Formats: sequence, structure tokens, C-alpha cells
Amino acid sequence: MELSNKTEIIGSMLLKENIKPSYARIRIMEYLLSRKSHPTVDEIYTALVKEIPTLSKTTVYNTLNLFVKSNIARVITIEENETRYDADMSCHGHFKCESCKAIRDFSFKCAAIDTSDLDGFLIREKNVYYYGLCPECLASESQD
Amino acid sequence: MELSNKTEIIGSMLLKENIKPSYARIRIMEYLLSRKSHPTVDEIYTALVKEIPTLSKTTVYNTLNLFVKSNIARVITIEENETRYDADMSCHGHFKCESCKAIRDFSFKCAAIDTSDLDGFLIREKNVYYYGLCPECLASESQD
DNA sequence: CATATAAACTGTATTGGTTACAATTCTATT
DNA sequence: AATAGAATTGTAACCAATACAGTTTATATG
Repeated sequence: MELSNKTEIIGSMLLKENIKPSYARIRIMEYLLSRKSHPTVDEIYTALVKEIPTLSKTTVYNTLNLFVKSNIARVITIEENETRYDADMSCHGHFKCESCKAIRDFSFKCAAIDTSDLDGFLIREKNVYYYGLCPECLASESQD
Repeated sequence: MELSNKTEIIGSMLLKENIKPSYARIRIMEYLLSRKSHPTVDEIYTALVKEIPTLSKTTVYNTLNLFVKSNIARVITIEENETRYDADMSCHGHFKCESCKAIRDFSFKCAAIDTSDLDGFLIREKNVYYYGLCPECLASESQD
């Protein structure tokens, strides 16, 4: 069956990182994986509290911090006031449309960035953020 | 003389953006340009209030927001809790050492990032953040 | 099965960076 | 000198994030 299968996959993913796969943790990771929108703590909490009435916002914070420390999620600081989270750990960039505020992924070749300036540095993580206008907002702006 | 020359250069830079070159604004921009450390609001305020006793933290916030809006400074969201500012508008990345917390610039070829995923998008700004360990911290860690 | 121990979760209080806003001071023009 | 407009100031408020202590849940052991 679909649900238990997904639960098992996420559960074993968490166990691999020595994280006890509690219900809240599984649901939070499932939510993260199912959204490419890189949700905020508030979005995650608001969505999940409908199905998990006892859920606390602190638990969402604790869980996400745990995921980040275990390298199965990462922080997206593309916005100045609010932190977003992403469970896609592959190399990709984030584009934020300054008009509609939507954030979308884009791929690029990580190795293509020449970092000879950082010879001798250990690079653990790369975050690439682009800002501008998406095609939809570009079109609607040119109509004004 | 040195100071008035610098003041004039920064003053004309501000005028070009239709920003009245007040004393506070000139000093804040001068501080930004002289530091490669990408200071926080608190650092700027603490440093300048010694010489400008009437300076208010709100003025630092207002001024930096004005600079960012006018595209003569940019926001660095390399840290989760605090915003940093950079007056170097050329294409470069920022590396943060997770051990000593130092932030340093590195250069890379902006055009080298293939963004075919973003065809049709208007890209206004690019921020590249790397995290890891600097050579000094790497050396001291391996001694443990 | 019951009990003990640790881990996970919860709710509230607190912190700290940032903004809102009204009052004050400064600047420029007549 | 007087006035208008802009810049600056200081306080209050906002809100994302964390600290913390109490509660619940899960696991292990007898």
C-alpha cells in the first residue's frame, strides 16, 4: 500500500542517520519531500497540525534542526526574514521571483564554478540563490 | 587631502543614485567599502557611534535599506539570524568558515553557471554562498 | 505485565534582529 | 529669518527562533 510504503522508506532513511522515526518526524520529512516549494516552519506546522492536532511548532523547529544537523535537509536563506527548508540535497540553485515571490529550483553543474580562490578550503555546502522575475511576471509587467 | 577626497568620491556616488550625501550616509558607505568583512548593522553602528555620538541604529537600518534599493549595496544572507551587507557589487561568492565564522570573498566566473533552466527568466542578482572550513581551522582540527 | 528510564513532544516565556512611527533636528530655498 | 521638506532619532512593537521545564510516549528490564 502507498502510505505504509512511503512511511517505511522515510523511516529507514531516518534510521540510517540514527534518528528515531517518530510519527511527527516522518510526516515532517514526508511533507518536505513532497513539496518543491521549500516550506517555512509556519507552512509545515499549519499544514500538518490539521492531521496531527497535538503537533507543536517547537517540534517542527526541533525536527528540522535535527534534519539539518544530520545532512538530510538544508536551510534555504533566500529570504531575509524567514528560513526555508529543502530535503533535496542534490546540487541545485534556487530562483526567487521578486514579483510573485515564488521560489523554484534550477540545475547547474556544481563543478563548473571555478573556485581556485578556495584552494586549501574544505567546502561542505554550496548555496546558489538567484533573484529576478519569472516569465509570467515579466509578461504581466510588460502589459502595464 | 585623503579624507575629503574619499568623501567626495562617495558623495558623488550617492548623488548619482539621487541619494543626498548626508554625513551619516557617507560614513556608513565608507565603512562598508573599507571592510571586506561584510559587517552587520550592529557592527556598523558600534563602530561609527564612537565618532558620530548622535547616530541611531534606525539610521543605519534606513541607510542600508536605501543603499540596497538603489543597488549600491547588497544583502548577504549567509547567516541565519543576522543580515550582512556588502558594497562590492561585482560578481563574487562568499565563503563562511563554520569553525571560526569568518566570511571571505571568492571570485568565480559568473557566466560559467549554466542556467538553461532559467531561460525566459530575468535574472537581477546572483548570490553564491559556500560553507566549510578554512585552511587555518582545518589545520587546527587535524591536530586534535 | 508492571515498572523504570530515556527520549520525544508540548506550551509558554524569552530573546534578539528588524521595522513602524511620531517627534525632533537638520538642510535648502526664498 | 522663515518655511517646507528631508533626514535622523528614540521608543515601542513585531515576529521568527530558541530556551526551558513539564508532560507524554516509547523502550527496556525484571
